[in-house]
Amino acid sequence: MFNKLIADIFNEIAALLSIDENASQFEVRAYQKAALTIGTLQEPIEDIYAKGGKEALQKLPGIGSTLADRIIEYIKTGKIEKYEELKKKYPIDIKALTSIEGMGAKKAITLYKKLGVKNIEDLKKAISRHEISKLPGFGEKSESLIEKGIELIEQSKGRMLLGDALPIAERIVEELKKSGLVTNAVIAGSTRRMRETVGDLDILALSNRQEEVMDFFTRLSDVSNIIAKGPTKTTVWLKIGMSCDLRVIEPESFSAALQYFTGSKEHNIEVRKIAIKNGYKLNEYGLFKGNARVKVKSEAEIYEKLGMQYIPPEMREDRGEIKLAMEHKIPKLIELGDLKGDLHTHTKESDGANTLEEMAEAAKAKGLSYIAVTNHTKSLKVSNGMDEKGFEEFFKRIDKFNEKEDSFKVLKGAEVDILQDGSLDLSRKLIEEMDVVIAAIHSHLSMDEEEMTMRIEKALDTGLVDIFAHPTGRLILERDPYKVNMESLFESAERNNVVMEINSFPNRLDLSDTNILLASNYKINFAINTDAHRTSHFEFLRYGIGTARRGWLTKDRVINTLDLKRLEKLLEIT
DNA sequence: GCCGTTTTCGGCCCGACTGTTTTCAGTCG
Repeated sequence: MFNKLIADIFNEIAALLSIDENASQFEVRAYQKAALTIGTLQEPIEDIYAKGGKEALQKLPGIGSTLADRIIEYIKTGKIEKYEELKKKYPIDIKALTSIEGMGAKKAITLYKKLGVKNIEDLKKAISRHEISKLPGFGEKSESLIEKGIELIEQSKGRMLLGDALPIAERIVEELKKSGLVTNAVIAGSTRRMRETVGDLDILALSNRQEEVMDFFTRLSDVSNIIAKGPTKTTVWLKIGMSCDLRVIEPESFSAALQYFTGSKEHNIEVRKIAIKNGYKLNEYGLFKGNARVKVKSEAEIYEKLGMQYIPPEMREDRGEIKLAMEHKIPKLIELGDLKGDLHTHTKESDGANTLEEMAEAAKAKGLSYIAVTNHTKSLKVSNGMDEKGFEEFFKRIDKFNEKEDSFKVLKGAEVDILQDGSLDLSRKLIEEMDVVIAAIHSHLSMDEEEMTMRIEKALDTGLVDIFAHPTGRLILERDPYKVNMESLFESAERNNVVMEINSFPNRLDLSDTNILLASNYKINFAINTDAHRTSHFEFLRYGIGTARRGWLTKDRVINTLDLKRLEKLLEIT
């Protein structure tokens, strides 16, 4: 898969071109836009080329004849001549240097020309000799800022899980509201769009006491230091290792600001182009016709004035949602309240932390009317997997539990391990007795694609599987997906009527948003499950819902939006 | 270097903050 490699090279070319006198800023932007396209592609770019040639590449947004040639050059030779030439001209580690907060390509090249700084190590040496502060255009403050920037990079891990970031953003918003200094505070940015990882937090506040709000904000206990502080925008570094922006907004600008700061950047660029086409100007302060502000009470009204339907934040990624909005075909996305049950949970009997009764209580408190308890099977020793006898005894306890319940039911199930050879880790007889059979891969993850695809398909072809859990096995920021041909997987699921799981665990979110979009083209249904191992994990459902919405999913494609009766009919539970 | 319900040429999103400057370039989102 060359996508990330090529995207990185294009970004580096853009950075190097931005300091090159022969290049225009628009050429720079062209490389950046192409890098973004390639970096967020769902399919390996070499496959796109193999299937459709240069023409297929040129169909990608921001990629024309020249850039298509450069991509082909990389696929064929592993090199891009233009990049090699630029590197010769400017032999510096531009990627590392510009990753320092406050350091762009121009500063990096000045440091190279004046001090011979090629990488972060050189930069550290220059700082220790206090050479930077003596350069024209730089000063004492620049030097210490760069030093701080290097420190921040070395201690930060880059992006962070939505499941870690969202609660902190919510806490900051709550504290701002409690301060009495703001009339409203909301989360914007990628956190509002429910992206699976978040690079920084964006918060908007409504207030006419700007200075006081900023003072309050910079003194919050989550804050470690201040990066920039102004009356309308302040940036701080949080103790958890990410930055957080606070913008204080005037009431008449609030809707426009929320739209603007929610992003994505790519979505906004397209929306602003449409505004211009319609004789408007859209920025963070409002929608303008000439110099006159057009009164809008909500984000929805902004989209409406531009001839579009309201676009939910989770869809704002410039993946075709703007066209849909123009045609008024935005689907009614699934919501948290649509879920009636959870079909993937664990108890103490395998590797969960709580009892059957405790899990049921917690699910009820979340407004659910059924759960399936799906403990691990015997081969998964590390998770205390259960054997046939263990399940039989446990199922008797579930029967007893259900006798006492009238408006809630626990379904009998298992998360059956798919063994290395594709066979299932429990007897056929027991599996057939179960209400909900989840199959999953937990071991031998490094098979090649063909082998892994066959292994999974063999399991699905038994006809015994209801749901395929966390279908790619990835752990976000930790482990890549195992290699599997997604198209054949979805075809096999369609053939065998197997439901694809959207696992809501914050470090799984598997299927991902892009895989959901891909899977939606097949006649398959989905289940949004928590994989809860303790009562507090039911909280994770909102991340699964967020991911499903990012995959444009509607309620009718998700089986655990069905009430118990309909679900039992669908899964043929007697 | 890309792109077209104004265009195959001439546009390309736009404003805040900072540091080092005396009016602005660089960086960021």
